[in-house]
Amino acid sequence: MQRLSYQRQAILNLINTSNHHWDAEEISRTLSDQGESVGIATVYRGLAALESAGLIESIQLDNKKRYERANKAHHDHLICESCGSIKEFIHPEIEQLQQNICTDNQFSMNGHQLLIFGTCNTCRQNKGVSL
Amino acid sequence: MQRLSYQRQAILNLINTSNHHWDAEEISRTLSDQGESVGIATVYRGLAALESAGLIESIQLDNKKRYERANKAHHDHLICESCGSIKEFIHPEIEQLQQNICTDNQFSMNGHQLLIFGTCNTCRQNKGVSL
DNA sequence: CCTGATAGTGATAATGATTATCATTTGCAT
DNA sequence: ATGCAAATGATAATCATTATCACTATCAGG
Ligand SMILES: [Mn+2]
Ligand SMILES: [Mn+2]
Ligand SMILES: [Zn+2]
Ligand SMILES: [Zn+2]
Repeated sequence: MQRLSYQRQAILNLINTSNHHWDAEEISRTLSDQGESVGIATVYRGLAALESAGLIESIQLDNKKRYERANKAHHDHLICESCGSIKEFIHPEIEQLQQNICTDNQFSMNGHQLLIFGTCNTCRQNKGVSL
Repeated sequence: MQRLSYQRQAILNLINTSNHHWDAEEISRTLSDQGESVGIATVYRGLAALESAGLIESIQLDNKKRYERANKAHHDHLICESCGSIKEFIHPEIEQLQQNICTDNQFSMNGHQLLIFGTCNTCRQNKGVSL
């Protein structure tokens, strides 16, 4: 990425001023609503460029990629299959155990992704189901 | 799934007699090579049916779903980004810590997926790079 | 200030994985 | 044998993403 164009700045601002995990289409639509419409192909290219520059991060969720701010500590995700909400958690012990697994398997880690699927507290209460 | 049709049986046999993580197209092509060709739509439907019956399991890898035998203990995956090989590991302590996270967050887990990306030993040696 | 060179844009076509449609076939139950 | 729902397979459609290509913006020299 040689230039942080107006469009890419808009994408970055949107992501950086939220705690949302955005997909490309959401970003396109939101920018459009804000009157600063950016072509969908430009959104995809911008997201890829911003990610490889380390300015944003992504998770692969189901069959679509979602982007979030990079300026927070590494974390993993709890995903509610009922409402789609995403909650973050940090667990240094698990991170360390993952390193151990890689050592044991002579595997050099580049990254990892831990997704926990289930039902969030709010959704469970709405259905009147106990833990 | 009311009937385990000839086609679904063929898919299930293929998966159950291997340790491979299959995608739909691989299954279609392999069955075709074995002379028991099954339509690609039927492969997709069969995989979904077999999975919801608990006879096979899947992981979402990048943008495609891969299926494997269900008759082995729960495990997670090390994925080599260089050669695409998938190695399995079992780590009860991590499993337990995940449960703890869910309890802490009042989240009821339905499942999880831990993918570790990196470079396997073979690929690293081929490049002459040390750990 | 011009002038290239080139990165970036946006409309749109193309791709790849998956799902939907629909006419036809299969497997049972009456 | 008849009826009927489930399953199949060819194919169209969908959805996310990438490729193409003509055009625009930016910037370094001259
Ligand atoms: Mn996050
Ligand atoms: Mn496996
Ligand atoms: Zn929820
Ligand atoms: Zn490898």
